[in-house]
Amino acid sequence: MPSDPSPRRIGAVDSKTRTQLLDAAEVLLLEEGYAAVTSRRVAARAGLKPQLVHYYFRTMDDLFLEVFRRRAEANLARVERAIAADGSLQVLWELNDDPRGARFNIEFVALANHRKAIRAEIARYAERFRAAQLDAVTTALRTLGVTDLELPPIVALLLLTGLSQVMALEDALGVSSGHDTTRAFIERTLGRVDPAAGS
Amino acid sequence: MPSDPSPRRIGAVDSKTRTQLLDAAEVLLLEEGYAAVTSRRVAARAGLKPQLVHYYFRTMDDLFLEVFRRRAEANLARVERAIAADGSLQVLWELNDDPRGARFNIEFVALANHRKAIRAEIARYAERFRAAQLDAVTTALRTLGVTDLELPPIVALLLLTGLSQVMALEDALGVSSGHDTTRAFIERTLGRVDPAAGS
DNA sequence: GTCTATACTTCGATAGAC
DNA sequence: GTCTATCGAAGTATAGAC
Repeated sequence: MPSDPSPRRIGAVDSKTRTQLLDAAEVLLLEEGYAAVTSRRVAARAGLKPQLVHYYFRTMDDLFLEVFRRRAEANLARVERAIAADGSLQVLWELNDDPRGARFNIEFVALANHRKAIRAEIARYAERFRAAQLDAVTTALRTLGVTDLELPPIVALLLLTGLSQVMALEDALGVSSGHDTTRAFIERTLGRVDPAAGS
Repeated sequence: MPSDPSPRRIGAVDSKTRTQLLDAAEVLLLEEGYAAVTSRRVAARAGLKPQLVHYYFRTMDDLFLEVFRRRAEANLARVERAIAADGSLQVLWELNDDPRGARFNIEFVALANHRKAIRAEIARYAERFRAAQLDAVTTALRTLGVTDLELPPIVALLLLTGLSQVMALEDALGVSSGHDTTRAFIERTLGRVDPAAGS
């Protein structure tokens, strides 16, 4: 008894048009920020009529949610796969130091500030990401003989995440002095500390 | 010979109305994100007519720029004053670990993604903040006998900045597990490493 | 199942009255 | 120097034609 609060019809999820709209929205989001993702501009980018956006997605929030889920799910799978293959700190660093992913995060966090429906969904994924990575960090540190007192895994993970985020954020602004030095230092340090590192 | 490309008249900078509009815009920005900062909503919040926004600020970009400059200038002064009084790592950490400042940053970085005029201004201030803090970190580390090879100042600063940013960002999402542990660890570590720390 | 015609709201911005 | 009347463009969303 779904009591039908909205009798509106909606397009099929496997529609080609729908995918084109999602792709266009994602490109727009990354290139110009979430404020550029309007029904008219998304449609224009996909070479379609604006009304189609509302045929395939009831509201703009639904569209954002779908764009987010699609990419978040893919990223999560990528992270879990990479960790399963090699859960070293280097791999974690490389996974986080991805400018595209960081840009994506920034847009959605900003978006979450004034779209409650979206905030909840992002928080859910954030927890899943955190859990997957925390396991890996915990294991990696334990293997290296680093105790919780010396460096708690959560602290290591937040340092790692924060560092890559802040650099991606600054890159977007055109401020990148010291980034090379920092990346070199991190890679050097992880290489020294982690026996799994190559020469 | 200013050749007058825009003959439009503009309100006095010391007008009380203008300040009210700036205040309203800042509150709105912090509470609901930059997308909520429209001429109509800013005016409503200030209890004024929407057209006044365009009387005191030629474009919405001009308004954003003024909101940003006002706060950035104040923050910069605050940071410089604090550092001059006590340039310890603890003080730097406390300055950065300010949720309000972090929220402000996030909004403006997101805004900068699709407003070029704003991006340049933010980049300028980012550099000034960085320079002021880097000096302090450099001195602090040198005093502690930490060499550049062990931990380059820029790396220490980016770690510090990144960590506080990422926690503020997560707080905004409602994700804060591990934050207490992390803050405690940082404060403990800085306290141990820095002779200026109290008991 | 797919798309279009159209309604209604809010936006930034200007011209001109006081 | 201050504020208001008003415009045209762009926004989301729905009802209904194919």
